[in-house]
Amino acid sequence: MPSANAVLKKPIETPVEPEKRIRNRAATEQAILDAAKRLLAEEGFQNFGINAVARGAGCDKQLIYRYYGGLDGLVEAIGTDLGSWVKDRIPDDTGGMFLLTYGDLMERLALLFLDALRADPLMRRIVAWEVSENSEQVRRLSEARSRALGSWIERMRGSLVPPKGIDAVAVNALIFSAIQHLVLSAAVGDQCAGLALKTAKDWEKAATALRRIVRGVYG
Amino acid sequence: MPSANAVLKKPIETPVEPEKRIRNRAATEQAILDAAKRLLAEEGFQNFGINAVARGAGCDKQLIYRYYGGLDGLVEAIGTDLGSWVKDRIPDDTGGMFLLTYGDLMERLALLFLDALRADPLMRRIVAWEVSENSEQVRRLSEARSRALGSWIERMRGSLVPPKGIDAVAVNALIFSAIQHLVLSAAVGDQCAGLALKTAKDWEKAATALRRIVRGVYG
DNA sequence: TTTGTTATTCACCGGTCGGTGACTGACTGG
DNA sequence: CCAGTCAGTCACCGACCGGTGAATAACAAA
Repeated sequence: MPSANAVLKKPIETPVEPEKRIRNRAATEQAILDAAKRLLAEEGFQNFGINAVARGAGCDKQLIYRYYGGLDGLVEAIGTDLGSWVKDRIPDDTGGMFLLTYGDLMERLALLFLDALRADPLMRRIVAWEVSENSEQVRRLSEARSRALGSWIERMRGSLVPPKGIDAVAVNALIFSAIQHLVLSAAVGDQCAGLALKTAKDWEKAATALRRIVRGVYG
Repeated sequence: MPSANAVLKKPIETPVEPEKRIRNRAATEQAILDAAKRLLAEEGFQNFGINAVARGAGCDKQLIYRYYGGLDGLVEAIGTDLGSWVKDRIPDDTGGMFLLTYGDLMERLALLFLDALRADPLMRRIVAWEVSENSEQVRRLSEARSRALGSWIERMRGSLVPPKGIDAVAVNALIFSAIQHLVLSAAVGDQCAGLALKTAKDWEKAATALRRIVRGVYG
């Protein structure tokens, strides 16, 4: 029976607006962009393609070619949107604290980043995509993300400087790597390297460990 | 022109043995397994499928169904093989050092793991796969990997115990997460969060930062 | 109304996918 | 010599993919 073929990933593919689609280019463009982001966030990049996006947006795929020049252009548009991610999701101020030392700063940045990534499925998918493929598409996205993140850190950093004798770039790369992989791992399987990551209590443990690591390096 | 369709990922798909395939089940099974691992390591899980493996093994896909019960069974076989990964790739002894403290141990483990992962493309792909999908296939693989890794750590640990008051499970999860994401990131784009990871010198920096982090927590 | 513009849809193409059933051809035991 | 077993091949199926060219439907200006 060839029906076994169909694992049939058919959650019925609800279009965003099943009602009448009236002639409105701007709205359609937005619907496409939204559908793309939604699909990417919910399904991941595995089944991300022209057909899927068109289906999700409830319009013909031809419009994606016309309005965005294909999937690449669409991804680029997502990347552009992404520029506003940081300022939407992560607070810009110090939360009323006084960040006196570089260690204070990094602790706060790390915890903010952890929470922000936990709360944003799209961002997680993009991070996962980044370490899984090397296409032009994902490279663009990756760049946009890293730029946004970098500028956020720069803004928060103010005039604080890392302690002498510490390669802050390398250390911070490791710290942010840790956060990203931890969150990705948790999003897929509710655990990471034997550490359960389900309940709020679990996450508190992770946050404590993260603090400890940051403080261990920066004091 | 529909030829634009074909981005034509055609490195000519060299079969392992282009010469005569003589009747030899064991050899064919091995060829399939090897092709699968090779494909996974070199191409990633994106284009990993029955057809690709059969092509790579130079045999008909029907044999994969016959011998392994389909892709799932094949992946499971890879997972079984994986059990021997650790003892093949990572030394079991202390390298002549005396590991006096838990910090000594973790520093050595971290650096060993970093190098091992850097040297093993298949393992990297699997790690990337783990954080990108949640299918049954990858779950099996993930389990096999984590079990192998856990037992290795247990074996190396000996009688050393982490310092009191430190949640070693959480801290170690973060440390290993950091390593994994760093290596994955480097494998894709030769850098991670602004840290270049190309030359041996770059990696030495990363290793130093890693040491610093471990020592910062465990002393 | 007519004419043109623009948004949107439709039909179709070549390919690849996972999967299946029937086939070929070599070796083996009786 | 023949029947059975078993490795391996082949042709085909339906589904979906990315992509394109032409048709259609709604609107605006004349």
